[in-house]
Amino acid sequence: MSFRSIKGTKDLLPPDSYAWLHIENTVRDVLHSFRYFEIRTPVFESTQVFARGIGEETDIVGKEMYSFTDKGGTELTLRPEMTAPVMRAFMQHSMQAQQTLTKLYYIGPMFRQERPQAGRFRQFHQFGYESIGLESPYCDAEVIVISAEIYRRLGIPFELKINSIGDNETRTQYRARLQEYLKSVEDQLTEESKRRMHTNPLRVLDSKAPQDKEATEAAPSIQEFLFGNARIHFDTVLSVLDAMAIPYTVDSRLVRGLDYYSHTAFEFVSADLGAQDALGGGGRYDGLSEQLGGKPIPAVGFAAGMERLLMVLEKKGYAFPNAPLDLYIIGLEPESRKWAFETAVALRQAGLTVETDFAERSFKAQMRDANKQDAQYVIIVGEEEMKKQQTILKRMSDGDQKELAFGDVREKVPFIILGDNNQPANEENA
RNA sequence: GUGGGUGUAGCUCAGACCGGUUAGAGCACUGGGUUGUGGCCCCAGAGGUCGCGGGUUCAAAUCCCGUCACUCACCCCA
Repeated sequence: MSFRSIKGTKDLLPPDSYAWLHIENTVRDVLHSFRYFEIRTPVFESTQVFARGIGEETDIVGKEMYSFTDKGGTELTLRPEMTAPVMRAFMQHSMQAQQTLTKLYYIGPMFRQERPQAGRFRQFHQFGYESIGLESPYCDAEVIVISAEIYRRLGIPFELKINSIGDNETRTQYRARLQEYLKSVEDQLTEESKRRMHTNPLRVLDSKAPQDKEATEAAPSIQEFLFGNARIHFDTVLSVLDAMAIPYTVDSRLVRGLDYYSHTAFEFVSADLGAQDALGGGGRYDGLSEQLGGKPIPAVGFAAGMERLLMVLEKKGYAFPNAPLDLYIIGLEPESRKWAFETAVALRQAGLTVETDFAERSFKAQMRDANKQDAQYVIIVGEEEMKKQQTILKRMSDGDQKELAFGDVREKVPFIILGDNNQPANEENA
């Protein structure tokens, strides 16, 4: 085998894809119930959408983007995240003119050129959603409530960390004080943090280097700089979470990596993951539209990693069975196999899930296959049956079988099987 | 970019420290266990360039060097 999938990319194969489908369906169900609608944007954008939207100083833009120049000389980038593209599309299509609040969700692949490790890939998949158009703290709260609901339905335990980085005024004041503090401990900081101290001081707090953690232990908390609207906004969000009985911890060091955040920032983490323990995260990003060259548009959103959810589910040992197999039709010789093929197609049109054998396997092998695939019923057709123009219909759960005329199969079999499915477990009376 | 771990059958792994006749097991796969009835069990079969290249040796899956791949961790994030 000389070709392999590219480093950091992964093939999703059938047993895993059931779980994937389950997650997607759950995500869509919950979001539809909150009246969020799907948006699909191209997987690549002009590099500037990300460079300006996310911020030149971030790791994503600084060193993780899959960028290339196309044959026309245009600088393009495979999307590393979806918030900037969604905002770009929102602005491009003047969606604010159509309604006061626009609620969008997405599911799809993202790309970041990092060294892969557990829970981190170069092509990974996120679902996320954006609530665009209002400053209301209820939007922030709703965004958090939705993720909690999705995790709840999936059976994924989580911890919620939340913080507010306030409005522009908050950050201007806090930034100054923080820089002052950082200067006093500058010689204890890592090189990276010394540099960030000037470009993006808030992110020094986010550093996981023990050196930095120690040095910033006594740093002033942004929570003390939340006044007026910033304070009210955050308190309202928290009060909704309290009312919904969603547990959280306020973490004043949580600032999140991207430049566009303001006010609420939050992160869901899981104890069942490795070093990359973030299930998802989000926040308010009122400033993004302006960074993209438009008018101010308030917005708040969230994104979660599909692979990480899958990892947790795997670790929890949750199995997601394939769609059950209603019927397996066994054909024993050429004429019967042809009948089996045709009948299978007809019964599928009638709503059944049907399997037949193409390998011309022995009767026993086909029975074993039917059993292995967990078929509810088996139809057997051989020379004898062709002669008599009737089949044997066998129920696998108890071995009960009856004969059925060819002419009755298409009408009666769906009725028998689907009737059985609707009242499972307790037979006896049949 | 930096550091650690691992590469033997489709999958999970023994065998390696102490080189030695046809490289093993379980699962999965195929056939069969008296004519056409599944699960459990039993029998048989198929399936391997021991990651790749070089070296040492009478002899290398095993020792040495190189290389590639995968993987985990750091930075950071989903």
